[in-house]
Amino acid sequence: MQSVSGTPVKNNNCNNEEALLFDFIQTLSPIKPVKPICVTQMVTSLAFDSLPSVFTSPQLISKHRIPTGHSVLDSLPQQEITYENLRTVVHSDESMSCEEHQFEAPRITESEIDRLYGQSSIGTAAVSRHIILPTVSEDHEQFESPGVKSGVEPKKELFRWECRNSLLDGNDMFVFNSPDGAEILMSLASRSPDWNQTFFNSLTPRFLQNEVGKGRVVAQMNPYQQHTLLDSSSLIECMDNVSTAGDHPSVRYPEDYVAMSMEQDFPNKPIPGHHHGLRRCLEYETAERAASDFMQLAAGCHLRDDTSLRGIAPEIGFHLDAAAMSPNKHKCEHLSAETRCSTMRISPVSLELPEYVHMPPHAPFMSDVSKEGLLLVEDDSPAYGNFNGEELNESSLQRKRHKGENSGEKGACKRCNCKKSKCLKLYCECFAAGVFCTDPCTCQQCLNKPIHCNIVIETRKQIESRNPIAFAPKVIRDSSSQDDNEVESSKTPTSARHKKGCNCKRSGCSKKYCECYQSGVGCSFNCRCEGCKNSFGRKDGSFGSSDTVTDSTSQAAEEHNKKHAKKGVHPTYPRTSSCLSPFPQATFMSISKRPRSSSLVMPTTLDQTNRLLGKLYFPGSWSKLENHPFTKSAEDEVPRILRNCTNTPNYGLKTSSPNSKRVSPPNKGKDGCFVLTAEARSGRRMMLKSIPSFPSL
DNA sequence: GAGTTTGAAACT
DNA sequence: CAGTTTCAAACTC
Repeated sequence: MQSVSGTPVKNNNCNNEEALLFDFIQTLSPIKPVKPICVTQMVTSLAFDSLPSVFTSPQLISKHRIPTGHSVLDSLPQQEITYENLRTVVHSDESMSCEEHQFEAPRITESEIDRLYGQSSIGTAAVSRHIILPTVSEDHEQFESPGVKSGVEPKKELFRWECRNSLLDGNDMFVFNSPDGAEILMSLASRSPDWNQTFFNSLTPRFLQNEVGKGRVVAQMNPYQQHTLLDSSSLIECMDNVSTAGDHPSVRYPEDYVAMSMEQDFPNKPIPGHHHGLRRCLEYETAERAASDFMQLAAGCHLRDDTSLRGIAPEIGFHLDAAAMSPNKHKCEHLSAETRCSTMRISPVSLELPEYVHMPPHAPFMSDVSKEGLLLVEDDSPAYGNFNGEELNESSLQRKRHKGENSGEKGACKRCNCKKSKCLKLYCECFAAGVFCTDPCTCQQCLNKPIHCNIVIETRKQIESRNPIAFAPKVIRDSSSQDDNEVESSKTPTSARHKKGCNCKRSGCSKKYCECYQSGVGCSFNCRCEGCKNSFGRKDGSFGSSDTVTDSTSQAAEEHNKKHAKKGVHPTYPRTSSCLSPFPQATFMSISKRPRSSSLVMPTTLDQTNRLLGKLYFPGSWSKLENHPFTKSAEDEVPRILRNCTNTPNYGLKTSSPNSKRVSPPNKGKDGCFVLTAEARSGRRMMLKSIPSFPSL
């Protein structure tokens, strides 16, 4: 086995490592172990990637380069962590022995940690890092690290190693394999007041109060997916639901780490429909979608020091590579065999990005990316004139012409065209939908990008302070119109209506000026429209409510689809006449101060959501919608961030009301209402209101 | 593609 | 909370 530099790596310092690691733990954790604890790859698991390269990837430090006892800070800056280095290691034989992954576990002193924090740039914007902390086991006397006789399969260890080296995925995620990991991080946090307050203000209380001791903590945060904490049982359950939901290709990157975590912690727990360790994030519906994610991830990378890029770039590259190479973009299972060993592999040649995907040549991180052969950079690319504020050009205009082709896709960029709002107002469709603007957008002076995520966060907070439901789905389903039996029989379509109602004066609610019509729902008593002629249902009930079947609405839907078909827009409304209501809208809506939660276990279709919710939160009701002919459309109407919100099983769903008064426990009430909750960053409960029957908003 | 219309969002 | 302004999408030509 060769080390990164080709020098043989030996494993002969386990005891020393153990002592060092234990010392390290003692310096960090305020909780002293009752008995000496064994730490699984303690130091090597600390992947504080955004910190100076000291923490970037200690695994890459081979012993011959870092003499025992040598300062990490002194050594790592000279240790260039490049893609090639990573690949050298990762592309070793999959069946390599544990010893082959034995690396130096340099001692990290407390002063060095403090120094690191002092140097850290994470005080700006949102925290963006991915840390996997190790298991701290009191049950074993030996490390479970590679090279130690622990009975752990090499493959598993390799996977662990890979996980730790997948430093960033652009979602700010912390994965702790044990409560001790959370404790460690908390200890670190307590020692570093400079640590990003945005992050710890939200996570710290949860770590301390709710999650530590449960066994597993997963946290994630970014402007739109702020954080999620799940315990292991929830992870398993969610994964089961998601994985068995059928052929849903667009499992996105956040789930990747769920899958990895599953692999790590529950090696005997099969993930239905997937190979062990399959990185489900590799599955994208389209290259465009993957590219969109890539853009966001890459932009997020800009927040970090360029050290982190070395971790993220290969990861992203692999994602895109996978998407591009897959003969069947809906199924990338053929990748699974390689995945465990090839996380870092990229293939620039096969990288097939949509034409509009060009990285901004001025982006600081691009130089690194290009050095790694990851991305295709065109310095004079006219297609990226919009990245930094920027002017419309022919390319953007071309994109504008294609606006709508995928804008209706769930979670997809809406391809806005904002000129003055900086995409930080609800005028902006992207912002309102809870997605970052990406290259297809033709907006100007856009700030709705990951690189401005701190601004995005603050703006969203401001808007939500004015209107707690500002980012809630515009269309809500009338859950009161059905009970479990009705849903079960699927004979009664779900009714839906606009949450606020329209205020149309001239359009007669028959054009897309009308939000009700645009959403494919009839006007309701909430509407203040004049001369309503909404073909999906008039305010006066001419067509009845949208929970009755009429030919008129079906016809309207057909007409609507025809219109959009001409524009290359995916049909939004149902073609079937079996149901009048186009959208079985989400039964839930967010009124939380912080409604965004993670998509760690993100069902990307309503089908998945239904299964998940039906099982976890809405027993007997939601899941029965999964076969609804309009579920896909409905799903599209649910903002991504709110769909994500449905993925926070253990804590994310609580009873709330718009006026922030707790109204009921997190379950289904007698009136059939479901209530969701979110928790404020400050820890106080924020209210989410169930939707009993078109509540007055 | 430019200009107009429209109504939501934002502002006062 | 009502009136006004701003804004961007939808629409028309």
